[in-house]
Amino acid sequence: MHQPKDLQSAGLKATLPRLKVLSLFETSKERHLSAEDIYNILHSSGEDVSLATVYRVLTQFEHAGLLMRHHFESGKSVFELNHGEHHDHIVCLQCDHVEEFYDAAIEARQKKIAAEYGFTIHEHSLYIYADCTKPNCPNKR
Amino acid sequence: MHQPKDLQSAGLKATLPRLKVLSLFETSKERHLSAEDIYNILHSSGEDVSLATVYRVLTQFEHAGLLMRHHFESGKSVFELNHGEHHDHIVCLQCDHVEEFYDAAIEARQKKIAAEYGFTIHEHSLYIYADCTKPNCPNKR
DNA sequence: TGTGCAAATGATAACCATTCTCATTCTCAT
DNA sequence: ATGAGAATGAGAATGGTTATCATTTGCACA
Ligand SMILES: [Mn+2]
Ligand SMILES: [Mn+2]
Ligand SMILES: [Zn+2]
Ligand SMILES: [Zn+2]
Repeated sequence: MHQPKDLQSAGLKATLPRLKVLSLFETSKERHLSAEDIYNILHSSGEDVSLATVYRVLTQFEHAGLLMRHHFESGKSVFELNHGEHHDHIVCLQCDHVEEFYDAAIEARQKKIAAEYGFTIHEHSLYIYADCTKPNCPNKR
Repeated sequence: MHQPKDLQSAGLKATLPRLKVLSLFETSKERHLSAEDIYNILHSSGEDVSLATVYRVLTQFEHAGLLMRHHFESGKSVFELNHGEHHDHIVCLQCDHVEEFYDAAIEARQKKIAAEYGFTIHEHSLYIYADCTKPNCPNKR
């Protein structure tokens, strides 16, 4: 699964909880996970990690650049592996299905707008909230 | 200041707390206010409204279409008068200064992207987090 | 390969924004 | 003016997250 190297090169000791959380992100079919998601998934497979540690590890991984944090409207932070390429999200309001996209035109316009207003961009968040068309989505129609 | 008509046409009784909150939005120089902001401003001018009522009224105004709610990274909801025209925001990470913008190209791209992925857009949120160049901003340079 | 100590963890209390509860007060149609 | 129902205030409760601190663990070094 993991090389302790992954963590040590990030300046983090290779502890069991950290290995488990990182492994979960690498094997889960859902890219975007909340602290509670992770806590529940680990516990349901007998891998007990305290909720406090899950929160701590997520924040550490975020600072180390291993994970990215997102603030969807759900109110809870959602994390995903940082693969180094920025992207934005379309979130289904009915089933929480998330699609990722990158649009060079939107990125360029943002840079231009910030410059016009005299701002230096740190980051941005663009979330499109919508209804998806997945067959199993509760958008009953 | 206000006509009770404003509220009644929105299906809301013209109560004192509601009149005060609406008046505050119309007279404040800062368009974007949190529940705590409103609570503090009202109290510092001797207009006591309970915090629970501030929260209730803000949510009612949002549902009535009088206010719009935003989720900045601060973690707390921020509200502004709904003037009917959608816009997005640039938020200074140092001084919380907010600029509003509307970009037709960005809006058009979002519609197109959502359609490509088979989503029907409900709404979207675009926040650019940046450093501003206000003279009083703690961007010491 | 064992030891020591700093760092990490677990359990739980605390925190903060927000919502709920319910007894009291207010609004407004009559 | 009155009364029924809606709104308010005070504070308890909630949900997500962080802080505290005693105990356990990783790992550099002997
Ligand atoms: Mn993503
Ligand atoms: Mn605005
Ligand atoms: Zn869906
Ligand atoms: Zn600033």
